Amino acid sequence: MPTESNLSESLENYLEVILELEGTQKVARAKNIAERLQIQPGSVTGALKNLSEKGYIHYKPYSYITLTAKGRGCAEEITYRHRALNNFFLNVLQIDPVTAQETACRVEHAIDKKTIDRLVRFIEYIYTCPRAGEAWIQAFADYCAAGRKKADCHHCVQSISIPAEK
Amino acid sequence: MPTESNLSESLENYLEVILELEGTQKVARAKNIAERLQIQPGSVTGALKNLSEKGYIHYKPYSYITLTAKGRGCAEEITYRHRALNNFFLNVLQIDPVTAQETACRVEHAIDKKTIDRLVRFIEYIYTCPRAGEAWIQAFADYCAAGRKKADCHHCVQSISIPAEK
DNA sequence: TGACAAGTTTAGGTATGCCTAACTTAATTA
DNA sequence: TAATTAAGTTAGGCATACCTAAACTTGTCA
Repeated sequence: MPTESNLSESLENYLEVILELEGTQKVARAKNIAERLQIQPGSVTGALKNLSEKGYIHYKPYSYITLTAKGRGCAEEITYRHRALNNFFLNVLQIDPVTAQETACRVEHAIDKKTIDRLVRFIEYIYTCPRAGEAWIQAFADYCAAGRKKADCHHCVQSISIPAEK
Repeated sequence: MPTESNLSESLENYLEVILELEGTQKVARAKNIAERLQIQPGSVTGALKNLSEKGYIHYKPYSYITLTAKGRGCAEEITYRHRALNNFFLNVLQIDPVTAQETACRVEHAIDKKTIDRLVRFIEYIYTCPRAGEAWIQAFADYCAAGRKKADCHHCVQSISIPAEK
């Protein structure tokens, strides 16, 4: 319902964690999934059966878990959304790392690919456009910190440098 | 669990709709709430009892529904989040109006006040800073539209005008 | 090889949040 | 005022998603 995968927020989280575990531990095990999601091991089995029936994972009782091609694609999609959001919260809005992560984790299930792609483009644009860039983001931080202190806009605009064409 | 209200996403939506109905129809009625949330009238009663027990609404069976002070505050908070997100999706990212609304409606339950306030500040900053502004947002649209056509950055930077001090 | 420990599954329970269908209340109209 | 009708409630059901506790596999080590 929320986005393009037909998966619930909960099942999307399982896929995301399984992909991560495949990366860090070689294989995903129920115990690790439970730890990562902060739920009890007994709750994992049902979800795994569900994901298996839907064709997202290879699942055999008492064995380790791996993603199918379909599951991998979906998990990468979710991870992509997560990273884009985290990047935006952390580096553009300059939210603290913990909140940025937690918020990305919740929002990633509520936002479709089209919108995420636009957000990615927007971040890219900020870092590419001479009128914006890191200095401009830093100025945003100052703007947030300073209550109403007026900025020296003339000087700021003068300082813009345009990179040579490549 | 998701944000500062202790309400589920579902209950937050009820409050938001009740506030809206109080504005447009003077009072909120179960039927209108059901229509607005696209659920069956029978599903509404339980939620209203729940909100009433938690002190968010005044509720008497077979009568209209009004927000308590607490409920109103909470509903306004949610509406504020919704509007900020819609504004960002629509006017900054330039997502189509329908998607912008729908996405705001889902994301509003997943994002805390601190982060929303930062987003509001950011939008404000974009419209205030001479280096950004509407022209800059328009240039973002062009950047998205044009695959890789290179922009005339020199001309663009030259065109920045700094409003007179007030 | 057999027993143990760790990990996994099963079974039964809770809470949320929706559904439908039958029933009750309130308001309107004849 | 009685009958009709619209609105609202109740009751029972279903799906998701978590919990706990008990039972079951599996691999390892004495």
